[in-house]
Amino acid sequence: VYSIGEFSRITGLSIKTLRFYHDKGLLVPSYVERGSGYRYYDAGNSEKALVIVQLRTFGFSLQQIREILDQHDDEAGILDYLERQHRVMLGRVAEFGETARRLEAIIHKEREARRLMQESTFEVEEKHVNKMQIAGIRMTGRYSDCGAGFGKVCRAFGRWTCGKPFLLHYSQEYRETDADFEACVPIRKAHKQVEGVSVRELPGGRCVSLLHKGPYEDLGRSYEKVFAYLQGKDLRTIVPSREIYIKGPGMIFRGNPKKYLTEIQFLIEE
Amino acid sequence: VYSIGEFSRITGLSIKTLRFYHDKGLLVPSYVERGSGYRYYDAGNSEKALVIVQLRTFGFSLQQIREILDQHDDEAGILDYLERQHRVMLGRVAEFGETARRLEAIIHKEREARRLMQESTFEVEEKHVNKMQIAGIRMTGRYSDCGAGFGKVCRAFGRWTCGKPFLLHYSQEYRETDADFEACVPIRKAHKQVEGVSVRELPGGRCVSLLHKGPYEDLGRSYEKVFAYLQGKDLRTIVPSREIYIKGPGMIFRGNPKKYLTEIQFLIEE
DNA sequence: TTGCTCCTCACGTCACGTGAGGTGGC
DNA sequence: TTGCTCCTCACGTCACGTGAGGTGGC
Repeated sequence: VYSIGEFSRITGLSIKTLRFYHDKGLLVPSYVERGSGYRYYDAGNSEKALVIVQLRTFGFSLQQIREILDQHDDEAGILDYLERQHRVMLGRVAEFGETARRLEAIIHKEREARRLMQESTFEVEEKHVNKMQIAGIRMTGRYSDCGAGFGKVCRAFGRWTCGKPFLLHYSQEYRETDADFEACVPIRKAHKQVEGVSVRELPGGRCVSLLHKGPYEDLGRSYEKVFAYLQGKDLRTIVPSREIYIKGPGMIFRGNPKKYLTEIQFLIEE
Repeated sequence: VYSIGEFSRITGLSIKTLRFYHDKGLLVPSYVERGSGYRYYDAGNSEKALVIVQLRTFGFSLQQIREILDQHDDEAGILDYLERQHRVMLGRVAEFGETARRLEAIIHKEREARRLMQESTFEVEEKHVNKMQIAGIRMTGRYSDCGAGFGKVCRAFGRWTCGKPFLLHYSQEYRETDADFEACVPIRKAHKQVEGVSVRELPGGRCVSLLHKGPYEDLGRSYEKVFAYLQGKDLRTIVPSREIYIKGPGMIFRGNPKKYLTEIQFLIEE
């Protein structure tokens, strides 16, 4: 027989836990001394304790462990318990995995925004953009309605997106209520077709780009800079132009519009 | 402004939860009526509530959420919180995934034991066994010492095992204290070499097999049946013979020795 | 006296949920 | 009176951990 301290070292269960299990009737010491109340455990207790420890590692609650111990003494009898617990574990893996992926997406986005912030000169520059697979929804209306379009695309292709959402501008001039634009998001592969969503390859090429920092209302001034540059170099552009939302209202916070980052891209006719 | 009931429907938080958050100072209604104590919420509350709901989905504690809300208002500021939480989530995924795998292994083993139990006639029969990759530890001593060997193999190849543990008997006769045997386990692939462990392919072939049900002490009687069969058919066997532990003491319970299942296999010279 | 092992009992943790008992206006 | 929405307050959940105050034998 062992004192509670010895038994604690044997089983790896704390003294508090052993007293708690005694209280709950889960693991009753083979002998309790009258007067002192000292608990003494024997070999039978220690076998039961090992089973309890094992069952705990499988995530069973003490209530379930009690049921199992009361009714069964081999693995065959608790197959249904094990199967249920297996499903519980798979559910948790899926849940936390999904949470991890969502966190990763936000972290990745923030890091890239930070990198771009530091690297950018915030001047008009020329660069090359690659072609990419996209999913987009063409709309006519106010620019502020584009949120609905992005919502739709993301609901349909949320799992396959692989970059920042952007807008394609088909109107040559500014239109208040009937602008012609397309809410797009880059996707990994053209897995499927969805009603009302255009899935296709967007061509790459040489482009003029400007990183705009600040609220969307101030975009006009950045467009002015780009147009001045284009005219100065006598470059002809390809419709539609692109507006890439590198950093805007976040998944969590609305954020500070002064810190929003938007890239304006005009592809150039060669 | 909204009453608590309306605000509950807006935010998806229960009335109890809203009262709790008020108590904790996490989400204080914009106005509380004197006398009645009625809580009234406004648009600012609802924005904050949405942030809280989002942060909850990432698994942050209310304490962390309070910290975040007190100190930051955009995603960039909480990058370290997000990264820490990301690691927490990956840790949980790994933990629960591991638990799921351990459960699956037990479930699989039990199912197969059950299947074998139902299918078997418990008579000596001839069949074909396939070759397989194994890891084994050769030992000399008492059969009851084989547990140490299995422990060692499993510690080394635990992740790569793909079947039930078995013993190879090299002694032609029964030896009490100096039996010559090898504790083996089938493995998926010969990934690595470990000191003292033999990793190799075990040949297949025609064999005589008997499923033994009951404690290991009674194995002798089943061996007797097999030897009788072999003599009756005048078959010559190949050393070592095999003893496969289909069902023995489990991962959780010691189980009932009367339900143990052990398969005896003698490969035959053709 | 100090140190050690044991004891009981009350309270804390975490994020709420349950339920009793009451109010105020339709 | 009934029904509805709101309120407070106490207690429960889950699996223990913390800590105070005390005992008994070396």
